[in-house]
Amino acid sequence: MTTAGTDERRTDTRNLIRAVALELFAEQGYEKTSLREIAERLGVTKAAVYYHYRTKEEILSSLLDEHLAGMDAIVEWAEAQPAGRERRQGVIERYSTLLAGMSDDGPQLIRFMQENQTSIKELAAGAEIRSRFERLSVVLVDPGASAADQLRSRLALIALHFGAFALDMLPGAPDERRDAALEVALELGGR
Amino acid sequence: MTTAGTDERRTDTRNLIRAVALELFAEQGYEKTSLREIAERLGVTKAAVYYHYRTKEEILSSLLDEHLAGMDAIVEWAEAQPAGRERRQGVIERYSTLLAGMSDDGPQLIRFMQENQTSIKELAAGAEIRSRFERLSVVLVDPGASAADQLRSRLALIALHFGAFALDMLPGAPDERRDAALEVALELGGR
DNA sequence: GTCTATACTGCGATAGAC
DNA sequence: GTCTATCGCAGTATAGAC
Repeated sequence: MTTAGTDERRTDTRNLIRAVALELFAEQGYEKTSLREIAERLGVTKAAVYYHYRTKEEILSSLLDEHLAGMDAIVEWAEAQPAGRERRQGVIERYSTLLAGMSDDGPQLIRFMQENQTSIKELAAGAEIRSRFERLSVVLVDPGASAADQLRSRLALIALHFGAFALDMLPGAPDERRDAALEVALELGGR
Repeated sequence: MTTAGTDERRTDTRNLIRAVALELFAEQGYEKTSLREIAERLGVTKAAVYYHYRTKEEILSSLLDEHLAGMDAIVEWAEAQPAGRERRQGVIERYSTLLAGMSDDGPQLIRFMQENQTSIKELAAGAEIRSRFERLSVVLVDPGASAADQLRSRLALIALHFGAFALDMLPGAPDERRDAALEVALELGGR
């Protein structure tokens, strides 16, 4: 649960910062994007940004937090199921649905996570996200699975990510790509 | 072929810089790694590093160049073959062999490329690498292939990368992982 | 509560001494 | 071949205007 919601503020600078930051982070990466660049796009100073978010990392955390909650729900469901094919299929289908239901900037966020793993890795919020992926991966691998099967499971999640953000690389409308990605992911991890 | 080789220099600082830089780039990312950090590990100053490489980007370029030549050979071979299953299999097998035959730091370089795509994207050497991947992907997709098949082809290359660098994530000895990755890649792109 | 002005440290990079 | 000195810009931080 975030501090936003029914929160009534006099300006929407806080949300504008999030939107601009996500766009720039996805385009040019986290480290390469400066607070001055974000501030200039909004016509304010660096310090104004610093008022709403105490650090640059906190901006990114607030973006990642949205996705965290969705992943938590899937991990919790999965860990209450018995291991096996049905659980693997359920995880893949639920994760596909989560990606499909994200906000308009969802694809940008997923692309950012996929392409900036090293930047994210050392951040607190990044560690949270990574632990969810780790648990999703564990739940997608039955005990004693081969190296090939473990690889297939991890690729299944990556396939879903590609379907969510690879607008230019793959043909078809967004939901066609999503269906294709789900098909490939199930074939990798749902057998 | 690089400018090194028979090049006899009074110190091996140049090669030491490459080794330390790759290690730090792979661990903490390109942007987060400072020239001062590299210099301090070697007991010299920042400016001494600047004597050997005119920019930070040039250090990274010199690392990526090794892999570029290997990819060029595969792309050239592929573009001289008729499209079809055999060509796809040949590309996957050759790329697997290329990854297996890289130097000791090969895994670090592949991991770096896989996890720092955004950092690399805007660099000159990064654009070169990306164009090779683009051509490899084209050659792995027969005309009129579905979105699912295009996705499978891209995942095949990613599978090989995982097998090359995912030391902690997957079980088994290095060549077992490589064989498992090749198996999955062929099943994705070689049907 | 929202923002500007200002300053501090460390970054990549350059010029020039030795 | 390596150094010192310096530059402009980065993220961070505080004081205070409104």
